[in-house]
Amino acid sequence: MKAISATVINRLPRYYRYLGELLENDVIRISSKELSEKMNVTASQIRQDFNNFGGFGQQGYGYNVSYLYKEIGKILGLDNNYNVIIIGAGNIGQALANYSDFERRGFYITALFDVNESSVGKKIRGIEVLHMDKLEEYIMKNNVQIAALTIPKAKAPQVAASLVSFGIKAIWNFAPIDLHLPEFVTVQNVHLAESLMQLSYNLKTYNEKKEKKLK
Amino acid sequence: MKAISATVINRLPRYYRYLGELLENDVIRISSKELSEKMNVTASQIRQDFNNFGGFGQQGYGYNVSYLYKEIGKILGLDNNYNVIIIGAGNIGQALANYSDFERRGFYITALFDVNESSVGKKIRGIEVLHMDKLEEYIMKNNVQIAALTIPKAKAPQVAASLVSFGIKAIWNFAPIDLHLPEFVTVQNVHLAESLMQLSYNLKTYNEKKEKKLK
DNA sequence: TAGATTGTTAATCGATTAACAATC
DNA sequence: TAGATTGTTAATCGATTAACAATC
Repeated sequence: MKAISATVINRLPRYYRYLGELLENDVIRISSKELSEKMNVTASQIRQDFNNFGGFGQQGYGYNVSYLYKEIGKILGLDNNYNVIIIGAGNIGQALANYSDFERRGFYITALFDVNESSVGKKIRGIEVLHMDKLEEYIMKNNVQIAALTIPKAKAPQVAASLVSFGIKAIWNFAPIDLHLPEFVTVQNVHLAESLMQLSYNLKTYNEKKEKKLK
Repeated sequence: MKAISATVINRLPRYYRYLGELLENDVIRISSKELSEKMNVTASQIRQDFNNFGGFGQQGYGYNVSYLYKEIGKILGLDNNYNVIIIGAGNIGQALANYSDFERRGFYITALFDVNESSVGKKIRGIEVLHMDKLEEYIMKNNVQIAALTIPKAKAPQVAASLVSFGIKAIWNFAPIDLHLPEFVTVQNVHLAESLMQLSYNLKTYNEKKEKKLK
């Protein structure tokens, strides 16, 4: 099986979200055309995307919403449960810990870690903040594969390397830096400042367009 | 001037970040080749990207780091200051309010809004939480163009529509839903759950590859 | 069977990379 | 001037869209 391109993968969670909503509204079946109108993409793209993984539909009928939803869930690995730890019990770390919705998708946040003595021992939504000293032992004992990294960028490379050496396989990186890790480690970046800059560009570009028209 | 493609814009903040780091390290000039090695992209792409906005370099010399940094900043609109409000003083809203780094880029968070009486009146890093009743008046009086939306998805569409009617031009949307707003409104989504699913896919795909090898 | 809609091939479009003339 | 490196054109690659035969 040849690798699926990242552009396709990036679209899957959005399909999953729309299908979940259809399911909540008791929609049984949907055609690529109907879905394309809801999602504002082409029907052709939808069919191409799904056919990367084999056909999920039926000619003349369309797609069974419940079946398609589950299949995409499987592709994304949402039929598994994962233990997730959060490195850095600062604002973002705590916000993530408080967000209980991830559990619905199989991501269980089981602990936070921090070097700051004053936050160690605290509990966030029942999840304990442990000292970084305990990191290695905890990862080993609890079969943790995923770590969210919410620490300042200066410390991120070194801590990321430690995580990998302790057995972490995927890092959800919130630090504004590119991590250089072995190729078998998955890194998913969330760069909020960069997202805000993109917003800024679009805002500025629209404002300029408007000014031109006024002249 | 023809519109610049979104793929190019999405790369600009990353260039900006690398150039900022070079600047901190007192690097005066850099060639597309050197930068390409640092950033792990092709030199050709770097030159193509920059030339969308006119030439910033000089044959035989390369690019002046400080000049290029400032120019990209201008393109991204970082030479302006913006007032930003946060709608929803929950975990993510508070985390954003606490993140003082946005100010360095010209984004000043000046207020949070919430319907929850118990959080109204609180201060986060000195920034007051106001009641949603005050929203319209506040936006009008304080020339607010950008709002971060950190409320549950059920309320997001209606609140977003209000924001636009009060004069907001750009929404930084953290709610897991697609907002349907007039085309002159910029929407920048941060869908954390979808980011985590992409991570999950990559983790799963690597694990499967490994299993195959073992057999 | 007739109608609908997929799965899939072919055509188009856009983005990336390569190549090199221009020029500092 | 010689060497370096950009700016830019041309070639390639990949992603999207269109079209339609297969089939439920």
